[in-house]
Amino acid sequence: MPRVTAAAKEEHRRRLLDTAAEEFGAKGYAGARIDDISVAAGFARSTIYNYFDSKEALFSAVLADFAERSIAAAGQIPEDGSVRSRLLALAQADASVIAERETFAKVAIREILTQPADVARALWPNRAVDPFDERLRAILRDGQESGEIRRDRSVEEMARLLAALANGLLLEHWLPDSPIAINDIPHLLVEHFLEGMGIGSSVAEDR
Amino acid sequence: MPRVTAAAKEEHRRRLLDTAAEEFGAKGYAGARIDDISVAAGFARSTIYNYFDSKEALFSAVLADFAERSIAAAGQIPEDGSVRSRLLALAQADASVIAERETFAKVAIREILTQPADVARALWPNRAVDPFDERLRAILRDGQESGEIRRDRSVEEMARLLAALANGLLLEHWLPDSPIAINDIPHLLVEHFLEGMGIGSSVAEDR
Amino acid sequence: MPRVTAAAKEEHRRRLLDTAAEEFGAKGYAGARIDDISVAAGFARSTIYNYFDSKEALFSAVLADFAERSIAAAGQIPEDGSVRSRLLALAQADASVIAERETFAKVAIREILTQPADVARALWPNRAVDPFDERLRAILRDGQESGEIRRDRSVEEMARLLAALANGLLLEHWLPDSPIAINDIPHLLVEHFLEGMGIGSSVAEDR
Amino acid sequence: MPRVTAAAKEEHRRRLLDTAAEEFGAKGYAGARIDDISVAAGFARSTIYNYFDSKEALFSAVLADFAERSIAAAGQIPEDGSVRSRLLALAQADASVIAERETFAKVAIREILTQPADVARALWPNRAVDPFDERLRAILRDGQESGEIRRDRSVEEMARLLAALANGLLLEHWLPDSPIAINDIPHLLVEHFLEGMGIGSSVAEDR
DNA sequence: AATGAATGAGCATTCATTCAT
DNA sequence: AATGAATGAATGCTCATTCAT
Repeated sequence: MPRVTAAAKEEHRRRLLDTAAEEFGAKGYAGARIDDISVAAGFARSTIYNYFDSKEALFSAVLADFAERSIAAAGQIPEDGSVRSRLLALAQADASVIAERETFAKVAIREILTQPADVARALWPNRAVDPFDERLRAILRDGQESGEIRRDRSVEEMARLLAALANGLLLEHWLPDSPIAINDIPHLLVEHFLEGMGIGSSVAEDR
Repeated sequence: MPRVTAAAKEEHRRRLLDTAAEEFGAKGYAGARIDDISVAAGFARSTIYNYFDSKEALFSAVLADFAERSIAAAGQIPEDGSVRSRLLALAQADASVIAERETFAKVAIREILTQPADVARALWPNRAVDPFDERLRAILRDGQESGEIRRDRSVEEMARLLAALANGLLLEHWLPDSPIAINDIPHLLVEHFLEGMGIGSSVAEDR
Repeated sequence: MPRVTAAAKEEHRRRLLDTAAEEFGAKGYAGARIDDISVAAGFARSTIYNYFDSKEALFSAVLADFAERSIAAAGQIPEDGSVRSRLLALAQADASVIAERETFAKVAIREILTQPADVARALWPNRAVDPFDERLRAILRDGQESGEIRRDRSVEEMARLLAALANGLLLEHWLPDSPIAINDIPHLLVEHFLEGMGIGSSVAEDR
Repeated sequence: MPRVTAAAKEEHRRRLLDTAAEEFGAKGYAGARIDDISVAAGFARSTIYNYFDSKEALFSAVLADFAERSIAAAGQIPEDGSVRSRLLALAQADASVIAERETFAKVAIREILTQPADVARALWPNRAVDPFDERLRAILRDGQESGEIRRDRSVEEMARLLAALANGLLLEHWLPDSPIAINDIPHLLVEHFLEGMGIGSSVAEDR
């Protein structure tokens, strides 16, 4: 009994988590109703409280689930090749995870923006220990050693810039009538990150 | 009666608008209470309804006010100088407008992300006619002519990339404990936009 | 100046009264908005308060105006002829007054039903002094003398019965999809009032 | 759990319905506060929403409950005897149902008068299928066969006349200081319906 | 573990009325 | 007399959460 029950419970949790991701994605944090999530997952109104303490805890759990997928995806990219190709692989892995849960991802960004700093800190993965970020920094470090990446910037700074550009492109993609498809993002991101829009000589001059 | 009252009414509207920007910024759209805004502006609970039809209309009005400031700021930057300096001026103008209403800006982005496409379209300034964007495209066009900017991308595409990077940096800045100050953004933005993080030769090789 | 102004004021009052009758008729007492009435009559929101103290006072005034028309109409019917013809004339006079202000009449009945007894008493014309009722009782009295009307009932009782039947027919007419037109009412009313639906013999038997 | 809870829920619904009938009766539809009803029935403010979707739905439910009582009462009158006695029984059954919920009945009539035709149609029992009306028509039909009732009118027309008179008497009874008691109505109604106030010969003459 | 009835805190909006001009 | 800005009282409804079964 214990094993069966545990498995069933795990399956129930999954179902609730998936349904919650959909509902939060469709209606936003405030708009989603916890009753609806529970019912849509095939349970009674209040059953969800046997799995999650509160609406906020549920949201955090969906967020954590999302982060796990992201980390898992990052873990599978190859560790060799050019910086460009490795960055592209990383970006594509991330994009594919987001594409899978796109509406929720939008809501997640939105909610993190809203929360006061302390809550946000709890929700947002800590950069220092984030495996995804870790992987990115490794690539950049290797690039500096191999000469593919500028050495006049710290790895941390560049990682933040790349993350910023990635999030910015995502935002652009989400604006109404955007011409940017989610699958365009990895390429746009890597290319722009590496090259910029200026022309070599002008850089030298201006500095 | 007419002149005095009209001026007073305008001043009252301003007061309500400013207070609303603060409240929305502090508590988000859903969290802000329209009663509180009215009272905080020095009126009775319901007086605000003499100026704005609904909470949503009030939010739109604050948004429009914000957009106006942004446009006004963009209108004052010089029209000559290097692409780099002109972009920097534009970015600084925008940053200073945002800095003035920073908490509201955060909420504004958040809300636009939330709205369904049709509502968002109504709220978000139309790119094609946005004076700010117009100005940006003019700079890029001049840059292409003078050879400061790559010619293998359309002006529209580059404008979108720059906007994406700007929004992404803003997002980074808003993450808890971010080391990026709002005043760092213009410089980071322009530099990265023009130069990228790669090294010239690697570009040539990879292509 | 005094005469002109007084005439103008009187005209304004009329305009407000007529507009109020329409608005009350269309939306009911609670549903009608005093602002709308004032504006629809061509004035500013609050101007109506220069003519009527409150919404309730306005309603009473419209009611009084209505009663006046009714009384005036009753005053013009001939005082001779058969009971049947005189009753018919009275009923037709009343029906035509009601037809003129039909929606308001409906609302008036409705509101009188709602009010607590003391308010209703103030609104509803006092039977004992109501010229309309007075006229009706005169006809019935004449009928008793001439033998056209039963003598085993008091005039008051019969007047009440006729009024009840009249109001009941009006109600029927106002029910959705009623086949009874307002112009049918006088004839139906008089005929039924005089004759009943039973057959002579059965009356005798049963008593 | 199920059986006990279901019974309890039914009892709670009843309590809310009864309380609502009182409150609506005392204060009218607009005047009654849904919170008060819930609290007066012994629940928290919002509990009533577990039973009825909205104020309007609650009102309709009370109305339906009222109609059910009326139908049930009509179902119990005897099917033989003179027309007079059967009509009297029917009228008394109806009067006793109304007497039980008199204040609500008043409000119900009032509200039906107020509603636009489509809403009223939904609220008001359809004549064609109304068991009460059905019963009335059966009595009249029998009366025409037995010669107790005039044959020169259609059953439908007479049924409407009787209903009109009944409603009119009710209205009279509800006017302030009316001498008509609710228990007088059945007798007045039947007698007047059958006989009219005219005298046989005058009818003959006039025709 | 699942249920669902009960709860209560929370909130935008309406509108008659007042009053200074 | 006319105006219109300001007012404040009043209320239906939502939804996360609890708890007894």
